[in-house]
Amino acid sequence: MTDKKENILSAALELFANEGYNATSTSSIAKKAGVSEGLIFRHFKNKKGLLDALMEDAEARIGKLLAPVIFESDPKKAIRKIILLPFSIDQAEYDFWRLQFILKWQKEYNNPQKMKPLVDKLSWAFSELKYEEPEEEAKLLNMLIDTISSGILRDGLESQLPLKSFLLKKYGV
Amino acid sequence: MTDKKENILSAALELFANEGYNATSTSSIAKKAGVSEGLIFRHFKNKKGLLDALMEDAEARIGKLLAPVIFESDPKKAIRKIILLPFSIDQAEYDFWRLQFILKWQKEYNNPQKMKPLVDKLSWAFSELKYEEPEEEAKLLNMLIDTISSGILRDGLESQLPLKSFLLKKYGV
DNA sequence: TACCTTTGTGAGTAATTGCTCACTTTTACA
DNA sequence: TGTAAAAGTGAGCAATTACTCACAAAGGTA
Repeated sequence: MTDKKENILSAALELFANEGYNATSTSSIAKKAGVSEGLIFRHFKNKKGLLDALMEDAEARIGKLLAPVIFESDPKKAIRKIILLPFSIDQAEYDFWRLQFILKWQKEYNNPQKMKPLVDKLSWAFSELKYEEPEEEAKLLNMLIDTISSGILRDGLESQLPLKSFLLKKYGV
Repeated sequence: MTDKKENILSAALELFANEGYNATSTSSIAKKAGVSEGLIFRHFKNKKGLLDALMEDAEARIGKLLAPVIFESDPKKAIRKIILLPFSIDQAEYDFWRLQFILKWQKEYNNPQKMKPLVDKLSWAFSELKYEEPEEEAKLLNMLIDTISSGILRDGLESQLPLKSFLLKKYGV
């Protein structure tokens, strides 16, 4: 991938994540990327295609994030790792995750199944630990992870920090 | 308030909530409201002013929703009522609440304090029930309410229904 | 060197945007 | 009833939009 194509992608990510997709013009992307506007349409079919390219990365990134959790064979450790997940998001990836959360509200990109592997793992862990309703417990904790993540992305890491130790204690992990 | 002004407001609400603020043109609002485009700007300073008018309703509606919960003097009943809150949202108000959630991702409208009274009430309830860390418990349950609400607004009531009885059981209310 | 493909430019386009304004119609009330 | 204010219209505006296209540079291969 050429330098300029990468510039376009990262400029688009930053703008989409902070201003919103519709509020971001292709001309502003070109300007921020230091590139002529025409080049955007040489590399991508249209503005939507640019967004799609960004979202294709998503699956890979999500997989990468979940891998160390999925392969944890100790249930308690798995739960602990999952709780710690949102607190370990790299600042450099905030824009990427913000975009994920924003797009949830657009029918086309709303996919509740995206975090299925995580819920399954939690379900397994709670089952191992003899919880009465492991699947519901898993859904619940997954929801908490979700809200904590969006809280961090919107209001900063510190805003959610107090919940970290509280959650670990609550689940005894 | 005139009929046509109300038409404009409800058309704008529907479009903002489903297409997004930036993706909604004033001409599409006028068309849906059955009104000339110029009238929008007679009643509202500009497009942004129209959104602001919609959001002013918000505080009143939130107050109305929370009132029966805030004045509940029995802690268990209070928690129960709060858990049931998202499941009792009137279908006719879905657009309104969708807009609230979408705008959370826009710095200007993101106000984490909006649900403060609810968290305070929960905090009080958990304190009455001798929970060890009532404030953190309150934050947590409030988060769950939040995620359940957005789940209902995005994927429908049924998608979250299984959690209703589970949560009531879990908190023993 | 010569030749083709890829990468890059920027002026140009038709359509749409939010908004104004001169004007007409309706409403309220002395 | 007369009149002023409020409500309503729609053509028109400058600016911006996503996107195209003819063309130029750069890069690779023989």
